[in-house]
Amino acid sequence: MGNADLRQLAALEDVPLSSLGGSVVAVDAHNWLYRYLTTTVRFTRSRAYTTSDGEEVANLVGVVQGLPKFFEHDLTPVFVFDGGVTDLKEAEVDERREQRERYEELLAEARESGDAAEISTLESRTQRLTPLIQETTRDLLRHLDVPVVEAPAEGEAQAAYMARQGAVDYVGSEDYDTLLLGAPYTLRQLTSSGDPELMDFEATLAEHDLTWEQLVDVGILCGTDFNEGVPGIGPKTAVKLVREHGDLWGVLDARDAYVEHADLIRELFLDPTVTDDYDFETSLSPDVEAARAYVCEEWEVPNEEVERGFDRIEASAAQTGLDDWV
DNA sequence: CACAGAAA
DNA sequence: TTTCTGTGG
Repeated sequence: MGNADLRQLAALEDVPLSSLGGSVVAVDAHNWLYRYLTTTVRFTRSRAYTTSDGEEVANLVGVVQGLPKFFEHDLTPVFVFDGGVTDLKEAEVDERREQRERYEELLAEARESGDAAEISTLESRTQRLTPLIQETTRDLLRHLDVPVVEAPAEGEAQAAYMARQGAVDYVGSEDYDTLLLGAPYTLRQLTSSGDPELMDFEATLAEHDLTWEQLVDVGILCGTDFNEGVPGIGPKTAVKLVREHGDLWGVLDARDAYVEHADLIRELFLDPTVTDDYDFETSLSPDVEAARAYVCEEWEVPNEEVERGFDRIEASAAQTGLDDWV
């Protein structure tokens, strides 16, 4: 069960970064940061990202390493941060917090017994976006003049909404949920090297002859962040069944199955809490010196960790100059 | 989440 | 051929 089941249904295509020049990408900040926090930190010494006060600010390194990719290809990122959580999500957050506490207990035990493998697995699972991480990320983005949007609820939903409104050209996220949220075009693998993968919403619907609602129903049958899938139903049979019975209810009746909160989950994807209260400029004037000072002096990150990234940002900023005709 | 191998 | 389960990143 899982969202990755949607991969089998999604209309995907590799696109060269060079073809994306001039476009605007709404990046799901949580998703993007999480990726850096679980890779950047793990393969290096976390000491390098810890201040003398013991605060972990690996996110700053992640931001500095991740942004050049956008700037060098004339892509404008808009970072969308999560707001409050939905009731349904809240239950999940609680569960995750409890689970995290269990992991942290295990982690403490592993450290005592010196089990290195166990320690690293558990560390990856206890990564989380602390308030400090969110705040310092916002501060750094402000120095670099990167637009930030505050979502009322889920950042992904807000990003997808802005894409549907035409305020941005793409949503940037690794998750397949954006498909269920109706994001017209999602760019995946913006964090890794190499060309991104483009996920096309309309093409996906057309390929399987489904409506948006039906695609959401397929997702629910396979399982989403909010529900376990129905046993025995994967992406293939879900599509077949939804087409056969029309919608989720038809399928559930026919299989005598039940999904908790199915109607609410549907709404979360089809009509999520979003806002029109966003506003951003797409021509950026980063203050790289201020950003360097913020990261290296204020947060004591060793210069060599971010020097290369800042140099790249500076170089691409100088090249593009100020596109004040936009 | 991706990928691989087992199970159905 | 599709779904499930485990593992590693």
